Amino acid sequence: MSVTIKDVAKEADLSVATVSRVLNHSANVSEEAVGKVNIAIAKLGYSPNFLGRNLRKRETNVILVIMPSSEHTFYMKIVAGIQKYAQQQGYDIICASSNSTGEIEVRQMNMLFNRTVDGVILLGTSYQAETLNKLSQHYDIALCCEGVEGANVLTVVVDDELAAYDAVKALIGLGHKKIGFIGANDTAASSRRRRKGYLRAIAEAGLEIRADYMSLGTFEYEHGAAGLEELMTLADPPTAIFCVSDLLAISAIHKADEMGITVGKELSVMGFDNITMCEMMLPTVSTVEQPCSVLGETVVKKLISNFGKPGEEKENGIFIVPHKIIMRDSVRPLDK
Amino acid sequence: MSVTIKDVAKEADLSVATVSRVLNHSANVSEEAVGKVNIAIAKLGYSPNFLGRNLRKRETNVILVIMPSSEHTFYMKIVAGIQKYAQQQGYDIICASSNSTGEIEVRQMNMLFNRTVDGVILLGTSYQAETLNKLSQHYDIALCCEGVEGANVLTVVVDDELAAYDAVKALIGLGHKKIGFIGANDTAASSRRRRKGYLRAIAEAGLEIRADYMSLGTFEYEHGAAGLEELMTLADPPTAIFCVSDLLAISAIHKADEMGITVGKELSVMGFDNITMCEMMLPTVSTVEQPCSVLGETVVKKLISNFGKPGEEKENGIFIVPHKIIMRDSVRPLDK
DNA sequence: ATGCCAGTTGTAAACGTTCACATTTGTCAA
DNA sequence: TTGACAAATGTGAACGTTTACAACTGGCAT
Repeated sequence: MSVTIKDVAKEADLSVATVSRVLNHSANVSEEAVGKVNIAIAKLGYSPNFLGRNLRKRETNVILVIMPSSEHTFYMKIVAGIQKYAQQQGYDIICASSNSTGEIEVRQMNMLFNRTVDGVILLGTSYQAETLNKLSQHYDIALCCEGVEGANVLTVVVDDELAAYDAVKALIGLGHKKIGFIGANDTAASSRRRRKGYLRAIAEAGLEIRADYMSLGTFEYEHGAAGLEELMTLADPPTAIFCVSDLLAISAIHKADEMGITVGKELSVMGFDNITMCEMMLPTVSTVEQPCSVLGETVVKKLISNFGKPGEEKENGIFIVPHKIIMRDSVRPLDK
Repeated sequence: MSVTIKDVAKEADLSVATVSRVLNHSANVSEEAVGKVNIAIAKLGYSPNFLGRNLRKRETNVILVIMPSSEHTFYMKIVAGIQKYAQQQGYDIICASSNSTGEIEVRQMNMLFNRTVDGVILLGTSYQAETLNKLSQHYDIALCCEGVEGANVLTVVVDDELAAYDAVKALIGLGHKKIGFIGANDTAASSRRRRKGYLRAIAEAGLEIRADYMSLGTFEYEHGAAGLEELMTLADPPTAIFCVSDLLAISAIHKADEMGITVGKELSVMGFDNITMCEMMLPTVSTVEQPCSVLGETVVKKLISNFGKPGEEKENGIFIVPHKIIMRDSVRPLDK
């Protein structure tokens, strides 16, 4: 059917070994042979079969990216960063979304065991630290965006605690004294750490820490609206709200509008991630930028450099990339 | 390193052929053998190597999806639909974004020639009909969302002309008589057909067709704002605008806000696609829904069923899936 | 002449599967 | 006892590569 290296060899009147050498740019092959092979390749329209090659080389040049289903637009930006660098290095990306229960995640991980892929990047995971540690002994694994406490696995993240601290401090700097928090519950490591940063900023400014100013739920869109309603129906509602994701912030802004509260005037709302939608919203939403491209590039770069190294030489640390506060229309100074 | 079928055979005290038979659930294998093999597999933690299997079977169970870079959130919904069905059938998806020039597209198509993937789904392409026809003789290719005129290739799309016609007719039904159009130029087949539908609805209602009410540019976000400004600074501006994509509509809504025009009151704006963002915007945006999930499922289903069939038996037609008009806050009846 | 080296090429064995075919075993009828 | 047949299993050749190793060339010093 398809034209193989054998056909090229026959056409060029050389052995398959020589053709292979030309293909792989190995040394010790004559100019003449290179010429003949290239002509034959062009004539036959040959393109090497990856299955044969990879089977022999015991590698596939494919990296699997698994993203949690919840919110695609943010993860896609990271995947884009991964892809850009990976492509350059001759790797391809398979991306899959797991559902929240983690069953699909398990199914996908089979590709690692299969050797269908050389490594995996998890943009959030339902695996425990212990499991990850075990896996990483035999396979190349990396976490991105969402670390797992106690996992000794290559991890690339922003400093969630510090980022949240900076964001809340910025709100305080604008005069806000009553600042609410909408986030997921503490089982999500990133949300927990962001809440920690929120608390530190509040405490440091000498403001009152109020349990009723914190709405802990999930990362789901709906929780943003629910949280906002909860906070804004208090007797003494906040004047600014920090949300652990842009999606929650947008949902909250919607609910506020519905309640007749104008965000960017009567109420300030801040998000986290800097998804594309932030600039498209009315009002545009203030947020903490995660440098998606950098996150993606960094994690894939380090993962690739781990390939083939014996376990003890692999880089397994946590790498922090810088965040950035971005102020837009959804946040305004408090006018007395 | 990894445990192979040979190890399992040794452990189970059987030949590799029998193990393979158990793995593939073939007939003519004793209960006893099945048991022994399963125990051995569990004990060794074996998982069959896909490279070996696929090399032998001359198939990979992987489908490549190529999407134009421009607008991810819409395409991701389609990919999700594809993935859902493909997964069920034991296929995996590789997704790649091409840039607008098409050079990456060419690079990615190599995976077809390589036999790295069994087939390709193009969510928009820069290939000419002729090229596609040639390719489809040797490989399994499908188009989704964006057809190519004259290409005799499996295509799954909504009826763009009719969908646009329906949308504009809905605006007319609400009393609008001055309706603008923001779209890409006619080289994009879908935009061209949508403009045709727009024109038909206008003509059929006996309204005036005005060249200055049509802003033809690109699918890029920026063109929405530019188009809106163009239309709304006319001496006699439209009261409603139909955009060929939600992104253009959102961009237009932004610009309107900036110009002090309230969309959903003074001006009605309608989009196309029904991306998630439509419901998140303020105002929520009216649109024509493309049934992403159905589009994805349909195209991958038909593609898979083409696999292995001789050329003349392959399904190569155009399949239309139904669209739906969704009215939200960005559109209001014209008050006299 | 002989040996040795470097440069180039070919041969054949892997890589981990599947599958056509051959072989073994057991059952039952003649 | 033999033969025929079915069921279960094994053997070995593919699939398309890469690569260790062997083999063949000249050229050049001995």
